[in-house]
Amino acid sequence: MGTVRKTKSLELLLNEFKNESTAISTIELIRRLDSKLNKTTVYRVLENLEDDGILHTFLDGNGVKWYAMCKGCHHSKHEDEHPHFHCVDCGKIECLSFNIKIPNIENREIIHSQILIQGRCETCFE
Amino acid sequence: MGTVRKTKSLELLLNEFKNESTAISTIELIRRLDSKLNKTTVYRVLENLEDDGILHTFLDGNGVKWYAMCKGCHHSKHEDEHPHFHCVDCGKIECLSFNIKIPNIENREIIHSQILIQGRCETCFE
DNA sequence: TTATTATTGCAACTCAGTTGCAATAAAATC
DNA sequence: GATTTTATTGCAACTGAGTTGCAATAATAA
Repeated sequence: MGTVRKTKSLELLLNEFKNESTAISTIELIRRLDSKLNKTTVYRVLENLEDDGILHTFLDGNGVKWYAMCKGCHHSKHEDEHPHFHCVDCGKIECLSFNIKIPNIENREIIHSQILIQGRCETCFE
Repeated sequence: MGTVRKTKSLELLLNEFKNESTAISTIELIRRLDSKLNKTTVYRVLENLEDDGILHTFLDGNGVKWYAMCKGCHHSKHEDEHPHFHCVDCGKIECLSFNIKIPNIENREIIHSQILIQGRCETCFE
């Protein structure tokens, strides 16, 4: 369905992403906005923003859900199927700006793919 | 820690994988063995088998945990970092026997990567 | 300003997975 | 084979992310 009305909740959540270039986990967002928003609202607004193609979502290696600003995708068309990089030291997850090509596989139809890379980010790597 | 004693639980779980070439989800295993094993036991034995390098585990796109027989990996050394293929029609997950190379990224250390491909499997593809 | 209805907060729930502990059963020792 | 040791199991109660139904609230249309 997506976003219809401009509400305080919507603004609060969008602000979190405007101040942050990396992905943010759902639980982290709930924690940050705890005094201002009910967790149910957070879940619902995030869902709307995903439907609108403003945020995209993915799971990390522990099954924790993360959201990040979409760059190349609009509405339900998620064009940018990029890998995500999870830093084992600082815990942040970034969207990588390049694609890793999945080869065709005989007798199978590939619909889409998700790639999660774990390692040490630019800040934590020496 | 891994497996120390040969128990009925261990045998029951290993049997499930001997009769199946694809991955099996934890909840499915708990369901199958419901009359014979407590779910806590299922979780614990699966963890041991993973430590021993007999099974490997991964999450699907919904955060559901799956286990599959290891082929190229022993003990904590999981050598075979292969992609997993999740069929959107029949729901089964298979280990793909080839690797997809992750390119080096400047100023980052890559420790390991997980690739999940969603699509239609050999049986469901026409 | 009023009416409409999308959005929110709340409480109660679901469901996968975990924990502590007493009971049980492999396997080591006698 | 009998006894002791301790890994493994079952149970009940818990955790924590996410969901649901519903009444109250607040955007927006009329």
